Amino acid sequence: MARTTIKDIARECGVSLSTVSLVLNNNPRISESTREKVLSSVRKHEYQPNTFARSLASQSSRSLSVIVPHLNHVFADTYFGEIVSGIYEHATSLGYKVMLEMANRHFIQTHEYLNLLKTKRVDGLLILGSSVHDEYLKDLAASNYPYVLVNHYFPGRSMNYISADYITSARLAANHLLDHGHRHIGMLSGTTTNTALDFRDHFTKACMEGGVAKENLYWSDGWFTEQGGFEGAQWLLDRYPEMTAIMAGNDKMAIGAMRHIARRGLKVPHDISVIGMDDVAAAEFANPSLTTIRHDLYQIGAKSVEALLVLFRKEAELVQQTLPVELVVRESTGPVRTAS
Amino acid sequence: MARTTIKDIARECGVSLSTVSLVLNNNPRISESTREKVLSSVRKHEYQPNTFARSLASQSSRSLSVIVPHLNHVFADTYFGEIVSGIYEHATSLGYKVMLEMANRHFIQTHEYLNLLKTKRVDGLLILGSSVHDEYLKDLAASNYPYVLVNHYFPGRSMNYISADYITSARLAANHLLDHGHRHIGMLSGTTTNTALDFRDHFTKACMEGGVAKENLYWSDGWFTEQGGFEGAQWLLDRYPEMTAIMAGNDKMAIGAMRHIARRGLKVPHDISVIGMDDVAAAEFANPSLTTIRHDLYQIGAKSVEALLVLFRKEAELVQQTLPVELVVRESTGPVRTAS
DNA sequence: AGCGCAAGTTAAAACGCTTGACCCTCGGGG
DNA sequence: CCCCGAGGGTCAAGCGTTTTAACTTGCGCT
Repeated sequence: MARTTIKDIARECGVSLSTVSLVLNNNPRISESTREKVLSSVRKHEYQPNTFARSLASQSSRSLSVIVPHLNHVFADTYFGEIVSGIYEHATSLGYKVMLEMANRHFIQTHEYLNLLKTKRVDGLLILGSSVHDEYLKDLAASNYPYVLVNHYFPGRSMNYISADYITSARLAANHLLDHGHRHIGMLSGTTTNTALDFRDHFTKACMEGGVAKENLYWSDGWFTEQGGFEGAQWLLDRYPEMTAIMAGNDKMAIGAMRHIARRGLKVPHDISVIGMDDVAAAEFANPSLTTIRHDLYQIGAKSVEALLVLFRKEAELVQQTLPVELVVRESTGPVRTAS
Repeated sequence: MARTTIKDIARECGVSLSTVSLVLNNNPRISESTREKVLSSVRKHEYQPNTFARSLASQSSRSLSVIVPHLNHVFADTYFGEIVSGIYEHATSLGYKVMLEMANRHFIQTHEYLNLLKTKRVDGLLILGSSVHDEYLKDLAASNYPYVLVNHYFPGRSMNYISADYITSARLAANHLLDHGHRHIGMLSGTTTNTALDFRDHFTKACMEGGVAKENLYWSDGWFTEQGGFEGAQWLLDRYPEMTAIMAGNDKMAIGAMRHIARRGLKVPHDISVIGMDDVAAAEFANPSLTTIRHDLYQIGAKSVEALLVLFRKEAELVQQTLPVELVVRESTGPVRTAS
């Protein structure tokens, strides 16, 4: 039952503890012959160093924390799921462990996010789904510990981030709808993230440049969920029957909106065009399949890990990167309906 | 920069290290006055014990590992996501940390799953998405370490598990379709899990008891994904045009199947009824909304944590539990089409 | 006065590893 | 022939806790 420790290996090989440890850490001071002897004994016993002892002694854990927002069933959200997948797969391939944390009140009030770093329990933080109200992020920015905001940012503050290009997204979406002749457009989104706010501003701007009157742009605030999209679409359609297109802040909202439109007995895209954002797997299999702006969330996750490594290695003080996006045209958008 | 340790607290309070440690672990041997003194100092310094040191010394980590299968983008799968959410939220509310592991080749070949337990890096394992081919599970069953199979089982082997009731699910689904007059039914599922196999057997049995000829039951094997459902539906419809209903092994397959049916120019449920399983959020927002067998995945996750605790406390040798299911009727199923 | 005992506290040995300082041995240069 | 330095190893002091056995008191008995 007693686990084999570094001591057992040392005894078997007739060397000291230190030697074994040095071999395990690829220290070049050990001769090739000793190294081989130790390694073969390690293999023979399937020896695995004790992580706790290692971390305690070395004051570093070779692991990182993913901070997800405090939402119910948050791991069931494909948006976060895609990003976490990208993070997890990339980080583990680089030998980093991934820990999960949820940014609930306790986590924030006890400064757990700083404690994780101070106690060296993790080497860095990857923060998902932060909102404009997350004041605690200021402490992080000031702290000099490695962290990256994932698919979010704060204009004007110098914080590390990796994000999709929401500004180009806005232009692509707007132009696509304009090209189809839409001049009465609803927007369905939240106001809790800077990305959504940036998106709205640039979408509005692009629409107006394309000849849409400001009063023909309709806005509905809501949760980034199917339910939020459903209710938002209802609200907009009740008020603005002249509306011919809906731009949703993400694919889930778009799918919720389409559901409501179907319920109402209207057809997408014949009566109303719908465009989403992200291009999660569900977009392709929606009925009708969803036109959307593709954000490579998996890639965003992977790049965030990369950014963290840059910070670990002190190759940069600040990492800010915007990733390209792409319009994916499917069935849910089409020419504006003939005036009825 | 130097973190405050137990030593600092001890010095400040004029007591020994042991006393502080005992206070922190709620040992009743310490007097109320000393306890208060220590605790107030702890609060003052926002002292947090070092997890590594604690785990190393106590040989227990108050944490558990979730093992997910080695699939691409696995965290973006709402099936796993729901379960992980249930696990995470329940475990953290009980003071347990949750670690993520992926059952890839390295993980299995190096016996990492056993090492995690041997080195006490985690106290128990929660295994998701295991398949009939996962031979390594035998080692676990033999090992006497705490683990629970989540929503899977091996008939005949005495392994711990928590699972939805796939047998009742099968009867509910079959009877629902039979009630609507369906007598030519396709099944879309995988063959890699015992739950799916059990489901198939009992679905078949129920259908035959309901008067469906065996040769009018069609089977298509495939991945548990939208794409798998899409292709499976195509395969079935190409071969069996007389088919009027499709039972899918999960909601994602059902949604993929509906997508294919729409592509083919057919209507759900007018031409083909479709029923899914799980009742993930997407089921309600599909077009048409999906009739399905509800498995409370979140609850399954939470119960699995509960089961692990029972094993920790040695209150039972073996934990096997089957959770109730429910038919949720929505729009995707209806009476059989009139013969054409 | 002496004893036993309970309650409260502490000393010290782990836990398994890392790491900087130190030590030995040899070969070569002065 | 001695000294020096490089290469290869080892020593031992941590890292920050837990935990067991042992040590004080003070008190009530006899």
